[in-house]
Amino acid sequence: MGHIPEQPAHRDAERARRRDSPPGPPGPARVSTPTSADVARLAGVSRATVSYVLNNAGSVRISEPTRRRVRAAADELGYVPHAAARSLRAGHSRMVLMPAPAMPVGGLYSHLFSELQWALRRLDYTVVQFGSLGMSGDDAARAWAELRPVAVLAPGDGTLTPRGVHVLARSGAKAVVTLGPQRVEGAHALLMDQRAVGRCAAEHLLGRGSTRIGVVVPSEPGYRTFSAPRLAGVRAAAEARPDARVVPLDLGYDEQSAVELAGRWRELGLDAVFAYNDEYAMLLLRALQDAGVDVPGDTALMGADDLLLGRLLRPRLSTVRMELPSGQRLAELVDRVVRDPAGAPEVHRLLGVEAVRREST
Amino acid sequence: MGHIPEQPAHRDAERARRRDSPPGPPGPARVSTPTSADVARLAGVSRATVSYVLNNAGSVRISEPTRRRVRAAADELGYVPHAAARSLRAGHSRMVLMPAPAMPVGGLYSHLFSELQWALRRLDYTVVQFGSLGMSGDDAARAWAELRPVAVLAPGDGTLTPRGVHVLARSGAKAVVTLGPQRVEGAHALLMDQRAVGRCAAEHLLGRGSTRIGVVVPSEPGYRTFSAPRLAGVRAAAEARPDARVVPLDLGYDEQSAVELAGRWRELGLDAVFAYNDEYAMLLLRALQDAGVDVPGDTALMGADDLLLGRLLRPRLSTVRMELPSGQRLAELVDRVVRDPAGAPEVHRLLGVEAVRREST
DNA sequence: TTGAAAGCGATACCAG
DNA sequence: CTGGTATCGCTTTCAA
Repeated sequence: MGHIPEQPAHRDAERARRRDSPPGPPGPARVSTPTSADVARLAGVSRATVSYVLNNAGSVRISEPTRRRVRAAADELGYVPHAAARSLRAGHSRMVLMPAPAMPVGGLYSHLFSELQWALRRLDYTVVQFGSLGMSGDDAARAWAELRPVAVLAPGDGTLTPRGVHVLARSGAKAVVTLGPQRVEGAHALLMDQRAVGRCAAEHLLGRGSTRIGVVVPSEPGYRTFSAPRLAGVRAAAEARPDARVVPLDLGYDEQSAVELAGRWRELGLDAVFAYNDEYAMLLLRALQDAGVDVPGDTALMGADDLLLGRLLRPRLSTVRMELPSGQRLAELVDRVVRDPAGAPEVHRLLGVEAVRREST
Repeated sequence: MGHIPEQPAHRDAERARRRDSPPGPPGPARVSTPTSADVARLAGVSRATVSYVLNNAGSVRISEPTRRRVRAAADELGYVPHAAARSLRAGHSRMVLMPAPAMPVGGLYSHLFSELQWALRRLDYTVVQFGSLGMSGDDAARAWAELRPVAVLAPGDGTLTPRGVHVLARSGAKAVVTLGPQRVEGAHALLMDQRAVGRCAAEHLLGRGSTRIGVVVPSEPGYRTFSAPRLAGVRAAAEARPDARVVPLDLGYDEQSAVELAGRWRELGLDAVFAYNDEYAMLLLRALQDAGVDVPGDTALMGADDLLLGRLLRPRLSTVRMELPSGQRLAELVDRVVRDPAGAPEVHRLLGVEAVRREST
């Protein structure tokens, strides 16, 4: 009989308090959350047996009648295993943590997001998005680490620091992967190099004879991690051409801001503009037209993202189409790294870009 | 001395296997994840003391030197508490689970989403989004229940069933709340009644003299939970007017589909159309104009969502603007229900609607 | 002020 | 084929 609890009184009190705590919101009064012990009791077997049956343990053979009794009991009680207890005991979980990006990003990215979730689930991971709004870098990493995920797929937007990566690794994360424009020392990276977008746009515009190129930089602070490299990409492409000039243009996502920018268009003397993306392009297009600037006659205009809506404008909007690899592939990469964490950090370039010429350039 | 472990050999082996498992991906070779026991050892105190110090336990007074030693040790080891172990011991967590909606929804909704996250974090909850793509109803609910969240904020799109609610409640969720167009028996509801949107649009159009009203119903299956009630709302408003007629119009989100619809516009004989939302409205507008239909002369056109882009069209798009309450308020509601789970399910109507007339009606 | 120890729920070993 | 039991990491009561 091993040992005897010395003063179990307070224990029991605590448990009792929990077990007949206030009934849940709906349905009949609830007294407690059933555990595997409750199932065992009801089925007249031991907890071990319950565990075997419910997990379809292959190495142990349980008689069919027993299995049925256990299952029936679990069903009757509405038993649901306790994930925390399980992973505590197991020493690891199959949780993939995907901290949500600080800024809501475009449809392409979120499409990849859901594909990825799907694919990871098929590989038997539990995908959990963690809203880390309003935490800064290392705090966020610590918060993620508390959940002991087996893998972390963080936005590559500068939130995660090398120290954060270290904390996560030490907390048992087998794979730390960033997904976005920046990479982080020590972590694997799925790099979506936004400079390529700028470069692609610039090359298209330069190729069509423009030399004074405006580049819209959204005023909204959240877009900095995207807009800065896009601008840099334009600059890089322009450097190859001594006659080219690049002019950054602040633009807020509102009509007023666009009207102001269009108002001083003549003095800017631009013959082309890369508008960050299709939405800003649409905003700017209307303002330019209202100001009497002909597109593409006076100024060529280019967006990015290849939104359906951009295709509907007059003139139809030229754009940079981006292509991301399938979530399937990324999920496989994560899985591979989880299974063999020893490898050196991998860096994959993901973003395919392609200029789509329509009527605005 | 209570009891003596009888055959600890295999135990130790198992632990050892884990503790010097393959080194983590980055940084120096890792041997193990530090636990509070490691911190205690390094600081030369007991685990209890570590816990007291790290949780700033008010009821116990620990000497300042000890506190410092403990903190230093935790820091040096990169100790991060194990959330699962903690909540297992505590018997409850402060996790609010927000299953991500099956379909990516509009900016308004996702804005509310992040506000809500923010507000909940301020109330000291841990917000976790759970991708439940590709699970159906009760499976999803069981998966959520495994995490033992204190509250579940599920999309009110029909995924959650009354049985699901029951499972969650039994698993200890103090608050089960749906957020969306439908409510569920037994759960609290933050109801965004989409019929109001349709009604608002219809009243606006009827008020301006239209009687034959087309209603765009997106072909994309994910929008059904929104489009059906919007259509119903239009019908409800039209019933008050014996001369009014309502015609549902299938429309896929692609140009081809819009061109086809516009092609048979004359024979439809509509003098107004509610286009589901601004995006479908923009799609349809272009096609109508290309087909020689004058908007609003021949047909009035109305969207919903009040997107900036809709304002940029010619004619500027009339729309239904929706207003949602602040995330702050919803978070407080969740918090209130968590603290006092006994109350009957509450149903709150959230959606404020308002017709915004511009140039297309 | 600190330490010893019980126990949250689930699992997997070994013995019976 | 089934049961007893130690263990995961952490918190908290009681005793020293």
